[in-house]
Amino acid sequence: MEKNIISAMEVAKLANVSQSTVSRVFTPGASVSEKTRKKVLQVAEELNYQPNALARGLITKKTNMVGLAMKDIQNPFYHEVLGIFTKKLKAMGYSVLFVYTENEEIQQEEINHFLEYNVEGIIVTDALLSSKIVSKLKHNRIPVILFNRNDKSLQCHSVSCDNIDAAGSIAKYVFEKGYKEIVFITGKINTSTSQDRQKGFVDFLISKGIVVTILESDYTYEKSFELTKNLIQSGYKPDAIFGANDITALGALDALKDRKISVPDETIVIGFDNIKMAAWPNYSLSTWVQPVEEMVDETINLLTLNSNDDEPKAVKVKGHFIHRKTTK
Amino acid sequence: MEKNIISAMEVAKLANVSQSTVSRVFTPGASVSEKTRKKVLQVAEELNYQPNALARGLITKKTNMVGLAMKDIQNPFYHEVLGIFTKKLKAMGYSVLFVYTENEEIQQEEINHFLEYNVEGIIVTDALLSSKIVSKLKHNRIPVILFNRNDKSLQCHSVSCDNIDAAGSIAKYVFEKGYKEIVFITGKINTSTSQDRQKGFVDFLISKGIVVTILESDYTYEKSFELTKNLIQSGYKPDAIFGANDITALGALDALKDRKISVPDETIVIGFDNIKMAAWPNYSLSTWVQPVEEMVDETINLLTLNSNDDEPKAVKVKGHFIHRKTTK
DNA sequence: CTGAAAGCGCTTACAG
DNA sequence: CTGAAAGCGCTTACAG
Repeated sequence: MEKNIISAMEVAKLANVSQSTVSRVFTPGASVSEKTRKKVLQVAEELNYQPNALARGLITKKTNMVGLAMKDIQNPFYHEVLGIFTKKLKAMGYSVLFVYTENEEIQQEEINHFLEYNVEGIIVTDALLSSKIVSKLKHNRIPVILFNRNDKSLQCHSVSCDNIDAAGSIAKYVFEKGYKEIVFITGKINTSTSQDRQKGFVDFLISKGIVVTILESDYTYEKSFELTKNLIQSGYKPDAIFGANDITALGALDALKDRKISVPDETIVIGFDNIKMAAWPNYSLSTWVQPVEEMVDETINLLTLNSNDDEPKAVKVKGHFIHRKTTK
Repeated sequence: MEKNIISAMEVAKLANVSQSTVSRVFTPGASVSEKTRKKVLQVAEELNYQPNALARGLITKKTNMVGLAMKDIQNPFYHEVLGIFTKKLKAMGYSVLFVYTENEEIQQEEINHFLEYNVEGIIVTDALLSSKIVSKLKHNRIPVILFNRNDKSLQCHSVSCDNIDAAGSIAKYVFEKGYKEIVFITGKINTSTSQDRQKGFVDFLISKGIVVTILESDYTYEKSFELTKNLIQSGYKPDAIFGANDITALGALDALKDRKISVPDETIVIGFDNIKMAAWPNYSLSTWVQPVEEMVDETINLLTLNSNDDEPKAVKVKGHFIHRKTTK
């Protein structure tokens, strides 16, 4: 099934102009007389002509493509992120080359993929990068931004919530309410998000003389449900549970319900992300709102910065706590 | 910030071969001596060389890109779909050009986008296409597959669950259990999924003399929650509720809980899709399993079919009912 | 097995 | 404002 791509040349012939002129009509800012433009546009319309982005990219070295790599497709937070990225990038004229990676570390293979297509930048959410890959990209001068991750050992920009600070605020809230038996449920332990949220939370409480019980989970609902259930069954009765993200907190919340522990009367629960489900009446989860739009804006900003500055920037945004029915 | 793309020519010079030979080394199946291949590969490695997919695509007219357009990014079902598509397409050597569309109808603009990049096929999930666009694509000989949609008026392939049949099975189940007060909550009324599920469900029950109460919703949790709550408050007491998808059913389920109606004892609830959350202990929703993997396989199959056959194929898959705790 | 050459569909100085 | 020409980085007959 061969394609019948129609080229600028064919338009040119029918419009009685040169191919260069056709090209100019489709190049914003190029000088063409109104009369010529009209004629060309009309023929182009008739022929269903469309500039070939590949050829254009080849010559201009601007492909208008951005690579987006994601891993944890289960977390609704990232769906929202994906939606916003796609929307905003499109508005700026970029196409999104999407890669979903199952591996813990973004593979060489996937990056090569991006490189082959000459993407103008790469956004990596929720996946790890090896420093080898980062330096390869640096060498090719294509910017990489870590989204919702923050790895100081890597020489690349990152955008994330100030997780330490946010978790500190939550700890403060919990402390001031007078809770003593406090649990933190981790996410995947090798993620900066989980580590930072744990650190901010625990450090504050330790400074107040409170020891936090840590449940080592993995950002899945199932694991958090299990851990919380086991904890309760072991006889421990928490006053407050802070989950490293909303899915985690939801797992804990359901385990509490399962064990007939009343929320927020007996135990309060707090999450992180403010995914859509957190607002569902059945959950009504109190959580920390990550300002997704702002994070996306910062990321795109960094992507198009085009600075020769070698200093990686770590942009931190704040966000805020939202009180719903799982806290008092 | 200029890129320093290194070309086959540079590799050729350093390896003391022609550029054609370098190209052959990177073309599977081309004949190159083992010795030459090794030398070229070594130099390529040193230089970090990578074939330029744009140039290759330009000459071969094979871009290895597939366009994927989605709309309802809120429904977890589609996240799963996205993940599986990306994974399988990558395994076949395809890249995914992703577009998220907010509009009810996939816009001309988005399709043009795909066309400019010479994608080899377009997959549209959960969005509408105008017949004008379809014929334009047909003219350009690029295949379009509707995923989880089914529009007979459109001249393009589609892959979906046999929704009428599935909903009929569910109706049969509900009927045989002896329920009389039966509710169907629609999805977006202009979608084939909602229409077909309603038809299959209602038609069966009507044939048994049972009139189904229809709640017109829109595939959102919130709306379904609201409608169900209102229904209960109006004094109506359903025996069984079938939601056009899981999110819908979950909204109903939570409304029932909110109204202190015991599930499944007083009212049973059934969904459609089998999203991950349906299996969460707190919900444990009985639902119809869409065989996503199979649907994706069929779609990719259709995409790569390359037939000149003008007859649009409407592939239907079956799926099956899964009994959890919202049914008896 | 290998090289020289044509050509994919574009952009963009360079002239006029 | 417009055209002829060079060139982006590849693939692929065509010779040898």
